[in-house]
Amino acid sequence: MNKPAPRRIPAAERRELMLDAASVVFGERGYAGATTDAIADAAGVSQAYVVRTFGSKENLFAEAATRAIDRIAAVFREAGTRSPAPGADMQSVLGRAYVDLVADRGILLTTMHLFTLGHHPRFGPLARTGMLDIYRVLRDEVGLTDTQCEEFLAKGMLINTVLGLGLPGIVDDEPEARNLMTCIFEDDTHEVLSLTADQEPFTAIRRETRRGQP
Amino acid sequence: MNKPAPRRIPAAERRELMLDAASVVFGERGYAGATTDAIADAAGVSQAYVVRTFGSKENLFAEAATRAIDRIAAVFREAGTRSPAPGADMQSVLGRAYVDLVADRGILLTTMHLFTLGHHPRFGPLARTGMLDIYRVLRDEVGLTDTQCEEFLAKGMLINTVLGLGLPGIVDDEPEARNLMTCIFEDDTHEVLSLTADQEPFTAIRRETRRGQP
DNA sequence: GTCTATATCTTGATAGAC
DNA sequence: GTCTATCAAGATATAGAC
Repeated sequence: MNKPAPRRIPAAERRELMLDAASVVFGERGYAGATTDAIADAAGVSQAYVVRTFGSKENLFAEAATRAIDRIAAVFREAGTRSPAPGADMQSVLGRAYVDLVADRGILLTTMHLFTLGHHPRFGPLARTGMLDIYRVLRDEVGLTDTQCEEFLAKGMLINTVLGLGLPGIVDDEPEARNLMTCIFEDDTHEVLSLTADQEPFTAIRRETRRGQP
Repeated sequence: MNKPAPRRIPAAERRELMLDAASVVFGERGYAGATTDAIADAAGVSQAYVVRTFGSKENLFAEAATRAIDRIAAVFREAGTRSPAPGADMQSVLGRAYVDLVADRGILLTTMHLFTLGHHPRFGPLARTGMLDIYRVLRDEVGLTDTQCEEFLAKGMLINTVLGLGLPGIVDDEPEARNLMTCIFEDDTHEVLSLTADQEPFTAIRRETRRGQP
């Protein structure tokens, strides 16, 4: 009935927990919309401890966003080396990789939010180099042509967008939504829908005075 | 040195001015990141008057976002009817239309921010129906195939993203950025770059006590 | 290491003057 | 119609106990 099992967790691991929570919450609400309180809640620690650990909300977002970009770049890089045949059906190999990324929605959505922050003095540069990093991985390491890069990036942005929209959540009510999803994901539609099945229509906005049950 | 010319403007027109300002500011900072104060500043009115006019920041965003979606749908619809030959090069006709939309960046960026609000109780539904509306216009009124819709929407999301990133602002410093821009906009690159030339690296975050010069 | 206060600042919204 | 002044709530960050 009290603290839900205060088991001893090494600080490093708890730090990771907080980063994971940050990824989810920032992915849902964006940088400005997210609160350190909601992140703390999701990580099961106090709000003060989140801030204390990362120094500031700004630092926390920078770290979460950097991690997200790095993760995406790594997944593409690895997918690129996995298939021996360069060119040919490389697009679909990368497509698979992208679908896998959907499993951790936070990564994709945090990145998309980062990409909307071009105006920000600190995150703007981070966002631009992040996009260019991914572009370079696709072109120089995976070996896509410029046109292929553009098409792949475009599709990626559309996927991020429909995830942010929560389109998977309404396929049962809106036939058009299912239609569009199918058109985007084709054979992977079913898998993507099950990967995002946990997505509630929207996470209820918390309104407790602060911390825990009222 | 005082009020910068308090010329008499009809309230209806001033309301439009506020909506335009809202489009720009929401486009730059998103719903949560924008303040009614910044919008008021951009419109040249008092913060209280903005809230008074629209009832709440939430209402203001709903109206600005709805306007943006309607505008985009209208532009596509009109572009679709302009060219007599259906199919064929319809894609490039729409491409032109999209480039024209870039001229009013606020429309595109506010829409993109709307699309990140899937979790929001009020804006989530608005965002989803907005996307589906545009999809239906492309498919049912313009006559694109499902595949063409998907490609066009994807490219649109990529364009929105690079605009939000502020990629046009760094083409002179980062060759890769110019490369990517060229790859996306091809023949229209030059035009797009001049349309976005006014885009400062980022709008300085205002830090006055409140209102006007300190 | 991690939590419980709490100081401080930002910001949306309201009241009331002009 | 539009502004000035102000309130109340929310949120980040800090201090200090345990």
